[in-house]
Amino acid sequence: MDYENNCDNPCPIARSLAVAGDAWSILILRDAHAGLTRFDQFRKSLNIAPTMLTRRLAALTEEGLLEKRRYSEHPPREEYLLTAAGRDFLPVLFMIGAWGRQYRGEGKLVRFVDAETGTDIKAVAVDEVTGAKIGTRPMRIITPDES
Amino acid sequence: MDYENNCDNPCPIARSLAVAGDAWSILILRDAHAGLTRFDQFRKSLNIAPTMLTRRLAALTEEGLLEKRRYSEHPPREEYLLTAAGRDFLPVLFMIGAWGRQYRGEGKLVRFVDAETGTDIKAVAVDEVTGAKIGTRPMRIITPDES
DNA sequence: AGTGTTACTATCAAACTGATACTAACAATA
DNA sequence: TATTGTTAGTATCAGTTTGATAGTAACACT
Repeated sequence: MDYENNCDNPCPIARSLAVAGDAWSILILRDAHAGLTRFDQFRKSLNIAPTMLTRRLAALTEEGLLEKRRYSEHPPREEYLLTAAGRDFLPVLFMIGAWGRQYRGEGKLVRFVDAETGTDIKAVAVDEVTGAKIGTRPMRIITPDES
Repeated sequence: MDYENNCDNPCPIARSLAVAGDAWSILILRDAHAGLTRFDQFRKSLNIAPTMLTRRLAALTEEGLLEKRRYSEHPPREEYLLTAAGRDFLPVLFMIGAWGRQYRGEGKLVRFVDAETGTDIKAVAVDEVTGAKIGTRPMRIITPDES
């Protein structure tokens, strides 16, 4: 898709997609949030070819969403941990999941519950300023001027 | 990626990705939310090859996020409009954008402002039940049992 | 008749994906 | 000591997808 030029694309959505705009990357981040850290855990969970997994983990590491940490010297072994940027991807995952639950929710689904209250987490996006749900108020897009 | 089997994947995130898990689809939805409806508008905005655009628009239409409407009989011409499912994808777009603004926000960026208050929209994901921001409280993942 | 517009389709090389087999560096067991 | 197992990959390569370019269909306009 030619992601190189997206680093100076003025759209923040396009910039994010340049970093994690493919399904495997998003599923890896999902699994990382679920607690997986190791190559083989991801491979088995995702049923992904090892070549693909290597490439995606390397890309996410390079982009700063994961970091590689050696957890054993003998034999040398690495694991992948979420960075702050990776952890802050969680709201994206939740909104993607909320859409899927609403529009592709037939049959059995994984649920996410609040550990304390035990209630299902119902993720909604709101504007922190007005408090209104995203999409319920008219908005305007402001494009930065050239140069 | 073998999306066929994702329709019965119990993870709502995986199900969404089966529908719109690639960068082009997400950018098309972004542009549709910005008001674009026609083939050539998308093509010019995205700088996408017409073959790709045809395929993506057909897929999004088939999945029910866009609908094709004839806007001229002579000559026969179609446009693509967001459905309710497509409109409800907006929170996903905003959270993706919020991440990009936070972690890839150098230089000039497009801004989204509330049309009435004129303030920048700052999208955050919260749990509608507890009101807490997603990621600030411990959660538990509940996998449905087999069979 | 010639030019322009819109929404595509046809073709095909290049890039990417993914299945499979294999390797490195050990630990554990027989 | 030899064999088997574990973890984290790499090597290879066929098959699929992508994307650049050119062309088409159905008109309107001049």
